[in-house]
Amino acid sequence: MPVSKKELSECPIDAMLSVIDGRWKGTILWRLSDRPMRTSELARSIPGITERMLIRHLQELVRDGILIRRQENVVPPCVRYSISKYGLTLVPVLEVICAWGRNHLRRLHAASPHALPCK
Amino acid sequence: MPVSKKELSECPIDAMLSVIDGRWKGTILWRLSDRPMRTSELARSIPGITERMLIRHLQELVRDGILIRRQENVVPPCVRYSISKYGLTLVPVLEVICAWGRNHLRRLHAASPHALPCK
DNA sequence: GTTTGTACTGACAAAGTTGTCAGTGCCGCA
DNA sequence: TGCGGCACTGACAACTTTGTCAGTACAAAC
Repeated sequence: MPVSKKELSECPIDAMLSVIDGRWKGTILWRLSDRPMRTSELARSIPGITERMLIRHLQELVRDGILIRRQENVVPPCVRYSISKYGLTLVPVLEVICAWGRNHLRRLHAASPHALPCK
Repeated sequence: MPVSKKELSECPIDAMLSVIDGRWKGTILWRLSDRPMRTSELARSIPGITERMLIRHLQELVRDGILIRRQENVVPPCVRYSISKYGLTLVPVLEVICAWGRNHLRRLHAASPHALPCK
């Protein structure tokens, strides 16, 4: 059932990575950083993801306190996910990671040194 | 054969994580940040790691330009690994990750809020 | 002359992660 | 009356990552 590989570890680096880690978590956070979204809306906005995986990742991010799940009790159900206050503290970390990664990609295909959009 | 899960991705975050990601990479980098070390020395200093896994991770880190492998042509072989200049650019990123992770761990077991050593 | 240590590889098993598929209850639309 | 959309679950297959085990060559120590 778990999406992120590492069980509880006392290493802060592992602790951080276990929150970020997961095939789609980066993309989900990036999409939600614009605005809150409904489940199906998110699914449609992330090409290639399946509903199953999306929901598993969302649940983990909620459990880790990064996302907030708000549900209106109507039929059909309407659930909206947004980044929590705590989740916002992740943003500067992701920016540092992203900056290094962008530079690393430039190193890799130094042939086409055009700027790449973050995600 | 690969140790890190993601194949080449254009996402800078994934690109960065693919370098860090791997059960023992954080620990290896942390150990080598003190000083260069020989393969077997590293193996002994990381409880629980197997030689096989250590070597696979080392090879990937070398391939990614993070580590440098220096070999003296003697018998028995003597190989020494050290962090490259490029690898040093990772350090500030790891520090940011570590800081967030430390805070996250405090959140988790808020019961015992003593400072945790990095790694 | 058997053992120990070095740095590594190959074949394979065991975990762990991701993906697929079917099914749930209810409403609105045609 | 049948279909699609919503948010989700369970069972399970496929793939990835990690771990286990044996084996390589050579020299020095015992």
